[in-house]
Amino acid sequence: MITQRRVQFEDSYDLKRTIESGQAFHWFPSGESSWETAWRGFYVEVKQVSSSEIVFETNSTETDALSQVADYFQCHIDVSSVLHTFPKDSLTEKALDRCLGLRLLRQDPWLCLASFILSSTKQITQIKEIVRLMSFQLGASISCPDINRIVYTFPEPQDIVRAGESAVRKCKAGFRAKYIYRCAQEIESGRFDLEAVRLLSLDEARESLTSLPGVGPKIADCVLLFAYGFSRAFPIDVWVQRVLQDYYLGGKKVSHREMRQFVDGYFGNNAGFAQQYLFDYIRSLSKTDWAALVASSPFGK
DNA sequence: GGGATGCCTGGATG
DNA sequence: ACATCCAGGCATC
Repeated sequence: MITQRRVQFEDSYDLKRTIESGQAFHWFPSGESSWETAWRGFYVEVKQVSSSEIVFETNSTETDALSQVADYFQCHIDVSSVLHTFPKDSLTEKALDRCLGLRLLRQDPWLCLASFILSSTKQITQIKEIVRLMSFQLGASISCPDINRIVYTFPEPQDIVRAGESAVRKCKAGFRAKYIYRCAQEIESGRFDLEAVRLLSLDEARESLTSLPGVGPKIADCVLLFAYGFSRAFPIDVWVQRVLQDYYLGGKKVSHREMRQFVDGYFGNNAGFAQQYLFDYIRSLSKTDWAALVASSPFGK
């Protein structure tokens, strides 16, 4: 049996931008503007109905399944009140304008952690491919005969421990396989508790996550932001680093520490949300537009 | 403690 | 065709 829920928003909700722009890698196109996945052991499909309306459906018989999905999509968030806290520089404002409807998801820690370990020096399409292969080969199948669909859950830590590092490597994970496998061991054995991270402060949580093999500051902040909901977490990848250095900090080479300091002082309580807009926007720019943007920076040297 | 280098691999660039 | 570079990092020295 399939149940569904339709949600309408005050502001726009751009599913494509939200699902496909690099925060989640386990959604698969199932139609013109719809995606499907296996999530928490059940089938979920989500569709864009209008710019401010989405519908999701599931085969789960749990009474709160749809509420869980709504939480995953962070349907309760009042975006305009978040945007209000952003700094008012012209770059941030342009990013907001161009990436209208982009939202943050609230993902499950393990899949999020594994995805970002896999993301290391990989492009989004490649990350998705590894996640797809791992799900197909090492995960469980969820069939949904009512609508003739089948999807695969991302393997749990115990599945990966059982399958071994080489099985992960066969999914094109490369050197990341070792990290995935070791993290799976830590979690499966109980030596590392992903749920306990929820109780920590941002700094404690960051320190805790970076103790895992293959997890440095960038990956930790992705997980802190996209899974645990630390709104001040601010992943600094090569793109965001370019923005900080070339646009906000006068074009000179700056240390990671200096960038952190600037971010903490400048972007405020929803820094992570702002980061997502900046990331999405600058990634879409051509070299020419990027150069023009940097040249137009009002920030001094 | 900042700065290079290797790590897997596929796709882009020359 | 073929070499080389680079991609949404981390660990190591």
